[in-house]
Amino acid sequence: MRQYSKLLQQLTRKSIEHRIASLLQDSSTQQHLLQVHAFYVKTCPGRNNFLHAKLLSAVVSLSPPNDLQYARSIFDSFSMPDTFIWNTMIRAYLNAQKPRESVTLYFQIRLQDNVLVDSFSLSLVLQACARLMDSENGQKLHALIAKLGFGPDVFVQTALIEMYAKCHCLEDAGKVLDHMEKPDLVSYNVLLAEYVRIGEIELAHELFNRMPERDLVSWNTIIHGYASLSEVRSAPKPFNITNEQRQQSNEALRLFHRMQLANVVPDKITIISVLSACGNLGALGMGRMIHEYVEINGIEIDMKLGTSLLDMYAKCGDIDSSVKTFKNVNARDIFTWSVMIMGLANHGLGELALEYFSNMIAEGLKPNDVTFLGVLSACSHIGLVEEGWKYFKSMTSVYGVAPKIEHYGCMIDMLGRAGLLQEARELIKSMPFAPDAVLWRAILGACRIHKNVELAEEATVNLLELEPHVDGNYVLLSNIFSQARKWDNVVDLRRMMRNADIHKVPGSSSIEVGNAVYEFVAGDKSHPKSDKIYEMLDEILHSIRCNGYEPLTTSAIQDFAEQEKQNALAAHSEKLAIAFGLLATAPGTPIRIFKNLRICDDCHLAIKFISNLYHRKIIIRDRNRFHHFEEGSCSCKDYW
DNA sequence: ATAGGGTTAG
Repeated sequence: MRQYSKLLQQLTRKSIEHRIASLLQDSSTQQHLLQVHAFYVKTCPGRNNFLHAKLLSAVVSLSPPNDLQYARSIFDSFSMPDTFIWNTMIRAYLNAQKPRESVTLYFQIRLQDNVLVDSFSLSLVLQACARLMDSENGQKLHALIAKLGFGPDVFVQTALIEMYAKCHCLEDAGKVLDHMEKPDLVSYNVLLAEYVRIGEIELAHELFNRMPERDLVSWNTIIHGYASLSEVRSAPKPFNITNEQRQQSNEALRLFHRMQLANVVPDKITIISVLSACGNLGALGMGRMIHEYVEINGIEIDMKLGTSLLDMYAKCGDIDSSVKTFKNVNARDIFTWSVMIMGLANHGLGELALEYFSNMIAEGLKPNDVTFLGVLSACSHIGLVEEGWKYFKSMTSVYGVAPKIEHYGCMIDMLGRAGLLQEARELIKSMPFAPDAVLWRAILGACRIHKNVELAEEATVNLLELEPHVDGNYVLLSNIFSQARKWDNVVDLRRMMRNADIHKVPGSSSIEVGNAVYEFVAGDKSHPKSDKIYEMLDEILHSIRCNGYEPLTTSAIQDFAEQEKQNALAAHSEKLAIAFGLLATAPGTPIRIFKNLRICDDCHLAIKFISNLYHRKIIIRDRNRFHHFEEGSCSCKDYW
């Protein structure tokens, strides 16, 4: 009888434990979990490390990010945690972005008498050291690993590679990989990803080429490396992309091609990187093909893919498709909205951008600093000064977003272009940042439009002090002087440039026809059909003159005779690209041009006439924004 | 258990 009762007791306990285990498995909210925890404490007074560990895992996985207090209290209630339990807690801290705690906990294991670290503990603590860039502890661990005999463990070795790479000990990272007996593909991929992350794209490519094999992750990593405008070496600036960055985006597309030749099937992540390369290059044709690929292969357009698609369309000048994609995407977060707002702003659709902003707020999303860059540049592009001030002030007072110098940049541009130069100057004085070159350039640009010599002088001095080697600054100044017919100053500037060995980056315009991109610089004669293009250009210029176009020779920077100035203007790269576009595309097709510098006044005027006379939409992305020319007018309403 | 993805002033 007594035995029976004991058995019954045991059975009851087993069944309760079983019940708790399954309740833990099913817990999907913290609320629910708390109830199970209470039930567990009440019904299972005895110690059961297995069940207790399950509870800890459940609590960890349901903990809010960065808050591990509850998990920690459970961890602390173990009387004798085993290695697995220690590791669980170390991993929890790592995932909660608290690597410091992971390291502390690891060293506590080492103080325990009855617990040994295993390969899990070691790779976890190495990852923590990596995030902390703690190469000192990392190196000590490396020595200990050898001593404890974990040398051949692939996971530990891979963690060592990551640790060294993140600590910028690239040689050591490479050495670990080279000395591995049987290096895992993952070990290569880790090093590859780290090279990419720190902007060592050449090292990454070299490693990629000599890897014994490459999987989808390897391809995605290297393609991402080339597609993303490296944040390490220069700030991301899709609209005034450097030549080097353009070559890198082209390389991303080449690698994408190679990947398909290697029979590796691209996934969502590949597509996102490739779309970003398309956006950088303005390669609309390629971007559309990728979109088709997504549709044909039934790849789900999730939030991130949707965001990158609509970003691609906006950056390639097809704002209608961008908005369409935005409306079709199944979920939108602050990225999706910010990208859309920025896209609309860049296309001069400021009112719509502001409408989107208020819809976003109505949906309960919290704007961030990037969102406000979109909102403020929307205001500055269309000259909405009062609105701009309102949004700028609301950043701190309503949304708790601290304005950065970029936001002041938008404001100063907005005020300057609206002619409120004094107000712009006051804002520079009152802001909590030292003004950068961008701000002075914005002021200088405004001085050019509004002919304010006094402020121009101050801006010039400051600009040349901050950026004495940037060719564009001299060009801008030279434009201002020639507009004012101060030829002596123009000559001085040219001498300064010569002495400092500064060369003007030539303006270039590119156009996509068929599957190829054609690039023109001013006076370009390199195209095989160059004769035909110039013939077309002559015809165009003649026709628009008959319709009232007068060359705006103030756009010519040099002190030439009138006729020479006109000739120089006539062969501007955007005009050549348009002449080619009119020849090479069917009547009625929109012409899309990408220019590396800002469009000049004369070209802007000429293109208005061309769009009218030839009944073509002409869309130009310059280094600042889009211009949509149609039936004789431009979407910027000549405000740029 | 280790690896890869979307925004950024002028």
